Amino acid sequence: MTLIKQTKPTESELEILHVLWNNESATVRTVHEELSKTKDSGYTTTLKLMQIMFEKKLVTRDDSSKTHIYQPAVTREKTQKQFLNKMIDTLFAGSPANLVLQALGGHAASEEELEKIQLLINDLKMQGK
Amino acid sequence: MTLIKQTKPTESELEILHVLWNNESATVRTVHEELSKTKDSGYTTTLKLMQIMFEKKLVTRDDSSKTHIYQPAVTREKTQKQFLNKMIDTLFAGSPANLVLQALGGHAASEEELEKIQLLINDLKMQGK
DNA sequence: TGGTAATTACGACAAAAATCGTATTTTGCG
DNA sequence: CGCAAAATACGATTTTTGTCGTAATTACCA
Repeated sequence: MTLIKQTKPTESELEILHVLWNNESATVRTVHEELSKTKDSGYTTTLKLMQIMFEKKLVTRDDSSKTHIYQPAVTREKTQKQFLNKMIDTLFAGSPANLVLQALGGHAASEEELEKIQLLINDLKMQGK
Repeated sequence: MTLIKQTKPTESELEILHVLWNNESATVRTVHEELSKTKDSGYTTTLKLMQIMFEKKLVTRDDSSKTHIYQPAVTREKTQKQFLNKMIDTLFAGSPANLVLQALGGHAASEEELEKIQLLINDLKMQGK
């Protein structure tokens, strides 16, 4: 089995992936429109970035018609893991629980979400026995 | 009240801060020795990075003697928040609980740590009432 | 005191990431 | 068909980050 190390997306690439994940798939125009809400760079910049991402295999695209349609080629989950790992290493002294505490402490979470977490923790404690 | 936007440390800067946080303070030599365990770049590279970090006010230093002694100028907690916020935004669809679930799911946590989290969650649920 | 080992200062360069201008292509429609 | 609008392709440039060589400085001690 040969596994290919997934290249870590850059900051901007992450923003683009974010849009793609939320929409399943999208055109450059759609992505750019979305990004424009929070940053101001030109259309061709977004285009170029997405082309580079295609070369890096971070996205796939359907170019059968003039307007290409892009899809994420990496899952949100895989990417999340990738970044969490790095963060836990260099920022949370290797302790995932530290990260969790900080995340819960600093941000509001709904009742339901808290319950979900509790359930997971119970599961984990069971396994540990 | 004028607050100055703290610049976000780069990857390499984070590694250096990591060492400083773990040691309270450290010389360039110490930091470099530590980094050498996992990467191989020259001594002057580490030096230069730390000098730049000084200009950016990410670290302070005592240069009263020949060998400068560096200290972190940003706290681990602030920096953690900074990165968590960005991650939650672009990677976890705005849901901190998502991040928590992913973090707990993917990584082992000790029994005690799990309990700490449970306690925190109970607190949070209380506050929500 | 003078030499040397360790350190900092500084500038230049390389690599990676982001930005954009312009040319080319495609497609639909009058 | 032929033109205009919208999209892609592509190259060049800028900015940011990381790297290092070399010169200048400092402090110690033989």
